[in-house]
Amino acid sequence: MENDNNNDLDEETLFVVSQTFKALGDPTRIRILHLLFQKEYSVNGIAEALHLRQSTVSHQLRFLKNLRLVKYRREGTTLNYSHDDEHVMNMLKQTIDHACH
Amino acid sequence: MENDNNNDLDEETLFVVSQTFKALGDPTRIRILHLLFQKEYSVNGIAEALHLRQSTVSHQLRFLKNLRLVKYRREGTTLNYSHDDEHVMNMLKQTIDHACH
DNA sequence: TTATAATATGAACATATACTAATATATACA
DNA sequence: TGTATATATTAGTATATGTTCATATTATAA
Repeated sequence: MENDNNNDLDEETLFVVSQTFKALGDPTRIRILHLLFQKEYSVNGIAEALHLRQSTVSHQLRFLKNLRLVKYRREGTTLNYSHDDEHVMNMLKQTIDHACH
Repeated sequence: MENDNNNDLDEETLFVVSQTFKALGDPTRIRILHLLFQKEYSVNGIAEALHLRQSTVSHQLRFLKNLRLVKYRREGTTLNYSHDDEHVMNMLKQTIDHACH
């Protein structure tokens, strides 16, 4: 990739960056990631904690998983999700603090 | 507002945070903000530099202006836009660097 | 005032997005 | 094997979003 001091953003960088921010641009995904600040949660655990449908949570987790913002650990039939990108989680934390200061 | 150590995000914080990230979740707006890293630009200046329609730029600038991510300085009939949120610009810069490491 | 340049706005359109219900898949265990 | 539990997937729908064209607005200068 390399962007160096080139003033133009290449297509790939533009895509990755916009996708990353898009992931944080939805209230449901923010709530999920915010929950994962503390500890890992199962899919149903997230659904119950946030009053969301299992299907909704699963869809959003797939989205976040594709961007490698979350990972999971299997325990029987249960999948325990946790965050997997410190940079993004820090940005989220900062922005939340910034918003409710 | 205040979010303190309450584990739940209140509606308003959730809205502000998601709107902020949503602003950075579109390639066109990223390109515009990236251009404004360097110096102020007129609406037509942005349109020419990025090969976008004047109308498109104006719409996106209104979006960014509503979130106070940009401001403008009038010079005759020309409006010179510049960035207006250090926190957001730093996040963008970091994420771009992060993406094209 | 009229003409010109720069920007903003409104409506229409196509696409993207998020949620839901229903169903499929996968794992564990009797 | 069959059953129960947890999660994933598919298809449908409603809404949100981004771009464009055409037009309106605003400020300047003649």
